[in-house]
Amino acid sequence: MARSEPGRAVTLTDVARLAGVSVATASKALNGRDQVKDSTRQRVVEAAERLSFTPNPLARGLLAGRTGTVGLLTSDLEGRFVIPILMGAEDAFGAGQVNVFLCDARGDTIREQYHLRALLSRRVDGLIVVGRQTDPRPSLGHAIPVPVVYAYAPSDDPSDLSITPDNVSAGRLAVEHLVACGRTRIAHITGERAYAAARDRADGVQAALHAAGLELVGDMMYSEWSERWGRDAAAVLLARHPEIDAVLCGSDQISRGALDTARDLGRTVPDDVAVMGFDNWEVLTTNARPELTSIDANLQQLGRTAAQRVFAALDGVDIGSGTEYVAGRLVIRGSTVARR
Amino acid sequence: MARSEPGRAVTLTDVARLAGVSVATASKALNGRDQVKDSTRQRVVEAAERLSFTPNPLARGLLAGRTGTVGLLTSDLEGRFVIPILMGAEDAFGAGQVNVFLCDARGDTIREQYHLRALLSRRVDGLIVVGRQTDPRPSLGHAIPVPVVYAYAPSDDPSDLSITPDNVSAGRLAVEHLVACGRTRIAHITGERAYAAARDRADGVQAALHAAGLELVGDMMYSEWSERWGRDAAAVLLARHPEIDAVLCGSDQISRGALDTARDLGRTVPDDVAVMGFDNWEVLTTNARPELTSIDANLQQLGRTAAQRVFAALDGVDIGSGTEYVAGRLVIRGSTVARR
DNA sequence: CTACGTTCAGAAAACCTTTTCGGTGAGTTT
DNA sequence: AAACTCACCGAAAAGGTTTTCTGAACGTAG
Repeated sequence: MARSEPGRAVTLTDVARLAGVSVATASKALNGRDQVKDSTRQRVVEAAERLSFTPNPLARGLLAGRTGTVGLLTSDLEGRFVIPILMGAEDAFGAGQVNVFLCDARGDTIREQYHLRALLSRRVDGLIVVGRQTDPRPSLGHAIPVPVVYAYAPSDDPSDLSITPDNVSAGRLAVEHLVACGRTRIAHITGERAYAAARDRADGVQAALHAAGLELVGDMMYSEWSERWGRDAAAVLLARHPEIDAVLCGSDQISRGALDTARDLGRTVPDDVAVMGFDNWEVLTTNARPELTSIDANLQQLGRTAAQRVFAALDGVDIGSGTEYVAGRLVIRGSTVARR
Repeated sequence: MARSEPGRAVTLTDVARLAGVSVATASKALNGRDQVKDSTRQRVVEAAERLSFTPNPLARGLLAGRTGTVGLLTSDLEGRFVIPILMGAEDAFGAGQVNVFLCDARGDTIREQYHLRALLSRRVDGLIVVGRQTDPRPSLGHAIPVPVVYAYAPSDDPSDLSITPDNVSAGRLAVEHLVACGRTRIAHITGERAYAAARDRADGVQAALHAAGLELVGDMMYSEWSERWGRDAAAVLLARHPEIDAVLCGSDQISRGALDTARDLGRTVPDDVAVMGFDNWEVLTTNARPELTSIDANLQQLGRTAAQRVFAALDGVDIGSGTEYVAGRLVIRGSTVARR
């Protein structure tokens, strides 16, 4: 780092000259090829270190056809989903052979096409497409010369590979937890019916209730993903069905609203009524009183898996197609289990 | 897009052949160089379009020494700051000549060094370093052969260029708003004293109070950036100083806590007491009851500026050094001004 | 008709690395 | 001593683009 003159980057030629060999030999020595005597290799390695040589990935990529880069194309305005997915991908790509181009399409198809072209012209080796809903999104098609994996939002084309949270099992998981806590009169408040996430979780809830021999208390309440709706719906529910002992909410935001209403009505959480949500959005869950139990979607895991699939496809493995589901994880906090 | 055989990308040679010229002429024609007859240029352009040719940026970069990429090195785990900054940077880099490598160091110096090396070996043209606090962070040093701009968290080396929110003026802005709303008995609850953001905002608050001929009610309350602290501090404050007519909070999280306490104590917001915060984190502000007035840090603007500075440096302009401040923006909602 | 200038096209070098293939020298076998 | 194998190294091509320089064709002026 000390001697980095901005003038010119140090090239393999410099290393070769210092080591007194040809560039061919230097290349082979540094890349662990055989056909190089050990003593020679040593000389080259030392020279490379003394000059702190790093190979130019452009030249390398030009030849190999591989650039060691992956495009992450997101429409997730807030970065709530894409950041954990990016972190998972970074983990999977591991020891830094791969870097990620992040492009934000901001939910705009034109911009998405535009970024797509830019990424392809940069010869990314693969593509991860992140949506902000779990509803299927339009496929980018099959004219793309690199492997594509859809993360969070699956593709509407079953011949693409998609990886998405398993919201049905998440719904089941939530109910099973409530039942395990001894709750039997469970209501469900969730977000927009237009969202697959809301419907899938509700399906899982119904299935688990049925399996436990229980019935949902009140109607399945769809409306919007907001605290306001959580407050209003909880007020209606608790007035109409005072026997309720658990309110399962479709998101942490809704949970926060339900918690507020419970407090306003003088119902204690969790003793009197339990509350839990989905997403495990920490700024909401850990700041609530009491702290909110939630189902974490394991997005980092999802990102890791997506990256692994891209990797596998690059190595020529057939990664198949269809939608792969990532299970959620129960995070228990004080809103369902009283603190000791 | 129709005819993209994965087999081999279309190269300038193909275009030249189709147009019946040499690669040199084709290159000149497509890049708007003179020394090409108009009719020839036309033929080449048509050929390029028919083959949907896109130049290989690796080859181009290999020669030019420019890659058209910028590294965004962040330690912002949640992406709360980096996403708007990324969006601003994308705006500034504009018509897609530039793409962004996003690397998440996760607050780990080792990982940061590691990513830094990777980015440099990829020959990024510039670097934007994003921190998660406004406190000065260690400089990356001057051995870096590309322009570096520090965003959000400034560098501790004044010879670097940093762009950071102007928290002092944000604090002033907040108090001026409260005073304009007729509030005169203002208290301030904020986060950890170790954070420059907390201290700077507090300084601005004091300055504006002084300018308005007012005194802070109660002590300057530093502790932590959480709703819990907001609740507890507000309870203490309102008990000790019931005359308070405005609680200015150091973050939206703290505001949420203060709102809750006000509600618990039966104080109405905003009629009886106004509450406002900083950051304008929408999931917190727009879901509160009433919705929270806040100071937005204009992070997207900050990202745009950072990108423009990198750009300018690339064009050989001296971008100077020191810290540049981006003003915040008042977002008025129902917690300070009663809804009509 | 010669000298010169202008306009445009192409050949070739350059960027940096990897890989193939040919070659050198030493050692081994017959 | 000749033929052969083996280990090792280097020359050169390849990858796609840009730029410089040379050169050809043509027109114009003397």
